[in-house]
Amino acid sequence: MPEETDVRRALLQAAARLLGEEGPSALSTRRLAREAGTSTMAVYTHFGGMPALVREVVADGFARLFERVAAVETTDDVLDDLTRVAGAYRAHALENPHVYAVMFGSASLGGYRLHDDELGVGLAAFGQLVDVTRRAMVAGALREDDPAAVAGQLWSALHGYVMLELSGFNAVVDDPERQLLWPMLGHLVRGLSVEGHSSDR
Amino acid sequence: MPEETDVRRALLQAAARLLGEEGPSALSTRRLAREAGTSTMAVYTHFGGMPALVREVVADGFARLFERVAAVETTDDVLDDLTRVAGAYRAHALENPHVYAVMFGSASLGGYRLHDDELGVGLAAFGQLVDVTRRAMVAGALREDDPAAVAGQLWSALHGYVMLELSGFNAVVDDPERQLLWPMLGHLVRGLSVEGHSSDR
DNA sequence: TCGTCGCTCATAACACTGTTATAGGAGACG
DNA sequence: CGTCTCCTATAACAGTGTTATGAGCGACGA
Repeated sequence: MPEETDVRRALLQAAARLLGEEGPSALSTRRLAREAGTSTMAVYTHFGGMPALVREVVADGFARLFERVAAVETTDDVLDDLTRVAGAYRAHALENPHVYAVMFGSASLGGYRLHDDELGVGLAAFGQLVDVTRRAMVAGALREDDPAAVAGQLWSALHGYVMLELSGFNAVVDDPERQLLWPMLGHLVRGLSVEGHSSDR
Repeated sequence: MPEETDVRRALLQAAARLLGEEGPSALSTRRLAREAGTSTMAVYTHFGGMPALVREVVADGFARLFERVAAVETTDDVLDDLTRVAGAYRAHALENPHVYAVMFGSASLGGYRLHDDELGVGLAAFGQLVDVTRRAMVAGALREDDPAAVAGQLWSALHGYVMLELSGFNAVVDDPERQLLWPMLGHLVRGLSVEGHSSDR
């Protein structure tokens, strides 16, 4: 855990702001140093290089997504909880499209690669979805099954829709949210509900 | 439609090879010119710049994905056709991870943005999935509904799983293919099948 | 109090990137 | 043969990440 100096925070804050406002191409050492009121060397003394700084921004992005989803209040209607969790997840991704894109593999373009640290933070955020899924199972809204597997299926579908929406491919229908996102999750939940009985394939 | 000179093809071929073997960071004008046996100017006379060249590579990536999926032979078991289509789609993505990543928004990192051309090619590939979906509906395997919407739901889920697999996040379970991909598609198909009767939400 | 050590930052340089201007060469056509 | 056009090689410019070098400055002990 790195200590929190002023320059460190200024750099991270500037990086997050630039990435959010102007996209990844605006993330350069000179630009970052200028915005933070220092020189390019600060990036190397505090982070060791540009990739490490981006990794911290990515980790922070996961943490923010974590908080955003955790802020969703839970009720006794677990299925409604699940849709509101999905809504919060999608809203956060659409509000921070560049950060979200960098989180999931896009960063591998700049030569950066997803490290174990961010993978861990991402898995922590995933744990929330596992909890919601498990609660839905004990409440009887979803069939008993491996909560991690079921949560992973929901996550895959949600993440896929969000990625297509960010790429502009949701234009395949007129009203993507009403024709793609919610029906997809609804059908998936129905397939995962107690009405069926077979688990595999 | 640009004419096909030798240098053009050599550049495109080198670009596709470098992107596939060493990733996007290997795509530079000097490197490209050296591999194609010419100078950097060829990139500008034939394409107008690096982004336009990448756009053509992306369009070619969609075309290859199109062919790969189109090569799946159709039987009278439409649901089995659908799983084989999904398998071919996933296999192609895993065999060309960098190209696939650049196709869907990752290219926005380098400053490139998805153009209408590639969006069109991508939508053409999507049309195949719409056809399979429509056939499944007339065969009675899927409930009658808007084929584009249903295909979009299947595509979202499949694309999301593939993206998570490429990012390494499928490690949330032990056997992702057997615990995530196929159960997810199976549950989604079940939710889309005739057994249910409500269409919205 | 004086040195010295360690950490941080500014400057400059190196090799690299995309891009552009310029000049040279090869082929087509009158 | 002249000219015109298209393509390309060279060189330059501004930008990138990174590294080496020194200068400053606070903390520590003699």
